[in-house]
Amino acid sequence: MRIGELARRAKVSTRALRYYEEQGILSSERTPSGQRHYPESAVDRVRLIQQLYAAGLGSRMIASFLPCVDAKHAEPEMVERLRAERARITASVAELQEAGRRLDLLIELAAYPGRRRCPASLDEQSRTATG
Amino acid sequence: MRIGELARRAKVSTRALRYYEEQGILSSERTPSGQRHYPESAVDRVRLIQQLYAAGLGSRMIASFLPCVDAKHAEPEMVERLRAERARITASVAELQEAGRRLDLLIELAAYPGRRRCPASLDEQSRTATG
DNA sequence: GTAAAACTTGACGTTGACGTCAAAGGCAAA
DNA sequence: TTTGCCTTTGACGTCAACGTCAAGTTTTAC
Repeated sequence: MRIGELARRAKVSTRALRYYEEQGILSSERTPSGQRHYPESAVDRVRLIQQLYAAGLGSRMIASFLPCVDAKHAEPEMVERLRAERARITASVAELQEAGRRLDLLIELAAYPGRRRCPASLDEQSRTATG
Repeated sequence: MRIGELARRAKVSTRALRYYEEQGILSSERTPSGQRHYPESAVDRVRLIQQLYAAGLGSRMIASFLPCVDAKHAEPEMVERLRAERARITASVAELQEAGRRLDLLIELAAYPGRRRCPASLDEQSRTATG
């Protein structure tokens, strides 16, 4: 398929697809006239790329990981980097969840100002005593 | 306390603190000579700000939320915005977790190429049948 | 009293993942 | 063949949360 169809199906812009190619994380065949052609698998590949971006990985990191995805193999050093990124994601999930709890608390207080049962302030950490 | 101490205690740069003030999300008293002075509570406030940044909120959004944190009250419209952000965070946690699972799978395959028991490819969504 | 450390404002630089033209060429339908 | 959409490369623009440098002032330490 050509770039426009891939863009629609993967729900990204054509600009993004060209950018991915520029960054070495998405390849394409070229017709004699120079137009890009992609296989069906490119749709899933682009979705994977988007997911990794959403997980906070940069282009370089993704570029270094994708070959392992295809080879289903990696050197120990690479495995370590994978684990490190995995840990980063875990930490970042925890941060997000805590921010979520804080927002929940705020919503509860803000929406139902009369019913406040929880004595904890939003400015204080309810589970740690060390200011 | 002055800006340097707050920066150390909240683990951000002084530049960041001045930036927050510029964005209207952190206030300070000024000594006659113009130096900023912060109360103890500023440490927690900065941590809250950082958490909201980490949760993907921008300065404007944070600026609009903080007054509610202090007032412990918000107009219905604001409560809706809070809920919307909360939903965004929930979605983003789910995304992160899925990326995490994909990385786990990749690590498993890459680190122990002999033991592959799982037939699912990393390019395919194991829980959805619609390619 | 003096030197070092901390502080001030101002302003330009950085980074990443694209957006947005612009000018030109490619391709299927009528 | 013409119409009209699709695609190409190139290059500048954007936005946010700061980093960094400059040049001057204030506070602290000795």
